[in-house]
Amino acid sequence: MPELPEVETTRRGLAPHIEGRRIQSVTLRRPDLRWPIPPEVARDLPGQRIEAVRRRAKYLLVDTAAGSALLHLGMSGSLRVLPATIPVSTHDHVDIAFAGSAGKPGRVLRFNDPRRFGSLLWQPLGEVHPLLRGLGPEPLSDDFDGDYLFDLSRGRRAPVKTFLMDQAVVVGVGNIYAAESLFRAGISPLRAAGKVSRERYAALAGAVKAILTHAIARGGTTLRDFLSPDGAPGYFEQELSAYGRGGEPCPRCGRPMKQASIGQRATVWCGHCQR
DNA sequence: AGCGACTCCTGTTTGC
DNA sequence: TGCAAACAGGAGTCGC
Repeated sequence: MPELPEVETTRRGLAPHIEGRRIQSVTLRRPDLRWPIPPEVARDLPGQRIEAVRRRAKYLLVDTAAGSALLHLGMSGSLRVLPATIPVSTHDHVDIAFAGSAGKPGRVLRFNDPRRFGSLLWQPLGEVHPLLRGLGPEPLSDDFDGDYLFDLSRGRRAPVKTFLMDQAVVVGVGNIYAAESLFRAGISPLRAAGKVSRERYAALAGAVKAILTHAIARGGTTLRDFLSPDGAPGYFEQELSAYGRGGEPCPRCGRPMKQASIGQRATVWCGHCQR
């Protein structure tokens, strides 16, 4: 499931292939994903040159002079750059096609999303899409640190894991990285956010940064394959300490990892190492 | 304002 | 073995 590192990996893989290219056509095989696809996407994108591919939270922004296409991968979405001759397969919902050069076939940016939790939206030039308003800081920015978390969390009674996954608090930390960060910082996911000390929030912010940075670096190894039709990488899965390891021995102390649902999310932690 | 519950969807896993 | 029910998951939205 794409979290921030996978979205950033996608952005880095995508950018060199589509930045500077002119869009020839847009094919929508569905009128909607999570939400209806706004008419500007098919109407205004063709003919535009892609100026940049940016990321904010888990959203990708494809910038043109007419406006920006806003892409979210949901939990099962993926983007690939392929030769336009590759046949579409199940759940290939959107193609953004580029003209080929002399003798070379054109390519398409193809959006596949089986569960359709993803979205394709439109941000007019000079505006900020409503979904991007009110988002918290980027976790890898200097705006995000222990003091920030400590100050914001005072009085909050929700579990610290729920707090950390709130996109208004900090963006890009989903279920996997919340579990991993809390394990690394030695904080119980059940603890009320407002009851975590400043020192422990410093450790937590550091853990978030370290884990995300590492995961992005690991994803980077797959960038060269971005043009191939192979499936998405599972680059980080074998390195997970907590996520998906309920009942297994704690990597630190060997006691069985606990599992429960916190805030409607499967959560794994060590009752001994995380307090 | 904060927070829990609900919702979307479909591939995979679990349970009978 | 086969089928159906349960589950997973990002994050917006609703209601208390």
